[in-house]
Amino acid sequence: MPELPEVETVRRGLAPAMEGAVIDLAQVNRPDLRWPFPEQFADRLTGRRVLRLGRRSKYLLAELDGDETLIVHLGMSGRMTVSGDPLGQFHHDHPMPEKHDHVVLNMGNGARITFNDPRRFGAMDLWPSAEVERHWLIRNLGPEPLGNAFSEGYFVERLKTRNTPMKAALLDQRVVAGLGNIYVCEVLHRAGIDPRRTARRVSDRRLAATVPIVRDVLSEAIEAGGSSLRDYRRADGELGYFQHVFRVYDREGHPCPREGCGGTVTRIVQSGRSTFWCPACQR
DNA sequence: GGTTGCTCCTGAATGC
DNA sequence: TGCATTCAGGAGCAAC
Repeated sequence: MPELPEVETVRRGLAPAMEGAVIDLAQVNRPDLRWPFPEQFADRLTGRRVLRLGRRSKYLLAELDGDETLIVHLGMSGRMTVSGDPLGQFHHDHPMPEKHDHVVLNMGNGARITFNDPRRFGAMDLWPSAEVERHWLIRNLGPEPLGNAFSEGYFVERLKTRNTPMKAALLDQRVVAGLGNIYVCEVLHRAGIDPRRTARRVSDRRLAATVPIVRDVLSEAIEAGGSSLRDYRRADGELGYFQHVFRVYDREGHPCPREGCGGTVTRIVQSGRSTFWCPACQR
């Protein structure tokens, strides 16, 4: 699942092929993803130059000339890959559209950017660049977890009265923007917090201690993505998700990785989603 | 207003 | 073997 580290990894992979390049031809192969594409979508993309490829939470933001920004969300199964030969580093070309290739951007530098999303939970929109922070998908997002606004003081104040399980609180994009199911499980394990515990029943001290853990988990995952990106040239043109080694996620029945714990990773379901955690060391 | 559950979708995994 | 059912999950939204 693309969470913040995966989106950042994709951004770093796409940036060299997109920034400064012109979209010679945009191919839009269906009317919608999760929501309809904007009016005249292909026409409004074609001919635009990508000034900068940024990111807000799990959203990619391709700032175009003409004062519009392409907003992209990968949803659950969305991928954005580079093919073609923009910088002389890719060995294979993939000229034929494959199943679920919904949007293809043919760049003037020879790169082809393909958005493929089997489940179509992804989204794209075009929005005035100066107004992106007010876009309906962006405006309610909480602070960036790797930014200064996500402070210990902010987090404690935000959660100390909330009567919701810690799992749900960390998944709430209004609290902190970018965590998904996988990294919430990893954060709570590292923090030693029972995912079922109500936020307001977690001490201020433990809430505060969670903030640097969020930063660490995400930073390490981005770092791991970067290392897998370096292998990309040998990896047959696939620019997608790195394989991160998770300590608890999807490891039901394995021994708890915490040194000396001796517990067993357990799966429960919270608000319809799997939570992996260790009942022995998460309290 | 806070919280919970429903919903979109397809492919992989499971069940009979 | 093959068909039908279940499940996974991001996040907006309706319904308590």
